[in-house]
Amino acid sequence: MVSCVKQANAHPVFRALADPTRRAIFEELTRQGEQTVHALTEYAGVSQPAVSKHLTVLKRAKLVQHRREGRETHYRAQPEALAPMVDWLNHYGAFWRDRFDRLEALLERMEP
Amino acid sequence: MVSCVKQANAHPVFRALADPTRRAIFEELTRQGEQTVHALTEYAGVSQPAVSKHLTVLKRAKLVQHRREGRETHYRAQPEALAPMVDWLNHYGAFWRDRFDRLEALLERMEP
DNA sequence: CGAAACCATAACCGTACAGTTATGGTTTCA
DNA sequence: TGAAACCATAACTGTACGGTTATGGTTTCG
Repeated sequence: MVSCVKQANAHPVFRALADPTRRAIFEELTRQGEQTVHALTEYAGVSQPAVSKHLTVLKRAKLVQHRREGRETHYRAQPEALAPMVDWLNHYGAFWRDRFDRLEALLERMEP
Repeated sequence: MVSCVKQANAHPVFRALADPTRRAIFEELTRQGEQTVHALTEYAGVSQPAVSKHLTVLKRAKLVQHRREGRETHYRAQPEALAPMVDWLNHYGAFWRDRFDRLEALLERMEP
C-alpha cells in the first residue's frame, strides 16, 4: 500500500543531509565502511570537534551508528535511516511515483 | 549504467528541501497543482514576502516554475528536479541500491 | 607512572537564514 | 483615473548553525 502519511521523523534526515560536509561524511562511510573519527577528520578537512558535532547530528537522524573500541570510536552508515526520505520522494515526487509503485509491485512478487 | 558521479546540482535541491515551510509549499503544489502566491501564503501561515523568498529558493533548485497571468503569479511544482536527490539515494543509499538497480533494469525492458 | 593518542563537550564567533515590516511596481476594475 | 489587489524586493532583526580553539576524560603504551 505504499508508504503512508505523517512522518515527522523525515525532518532530521532532510536537515542532516542538507550540509555538504555531513553528506560527504555519510558518503565516505557508505563507500569505505566503518571509520574512526580520526580517519573521518582527515577526510573531511575540518577540525575534529567539527566532525564530532556532524556525527552527532547524523546520529540523531539515525543515519550513523557508533561502536567504541578502546580509545577510538568507529562510525558506520545506517542507510536504512534514509527510508523516510525515500518515502517522501515516493509520496511527493509525482514524476517518480509511477516508477516507485511499479517497483513496489515488482518486489512483492520477487521476494514474498 | 546507473546515475554517475559528480552532481554539484544536487546541493540546491537538498538545501531547498531542508526547510519545513519550503517542503510544505512544494508538497502543496504537488497535491493541489498550480497555485498563486496569495493562495500559498494563506496555506503556509507566514507572511507573503516570506513565501516569495521561499519560492525563489525553490525556483533556483528548479523545483518550481512560475507563470505570470495579469497581476498574479502562478507557481507549479516541477518534480523532475528531484532527480539529483533520487540519483544520490541511488548512489549512496546502499540499502536501496539493489532495489533501484532492479528498477532501472525493469524499466528499460518496460519502456524501450 | 607519565606522556601521548583519541574523542567529546564547552565556550566562543561570524555568518547565513528565516522571519518580519516597509515600499514600490503592475494590473484590475469600479 | 484612482483605489485596491497582487507580488517582489529592500531593509532590518534574532537566532540557528558551522566553524574554530580550549579543555577534560579514557585508553594505550614506553
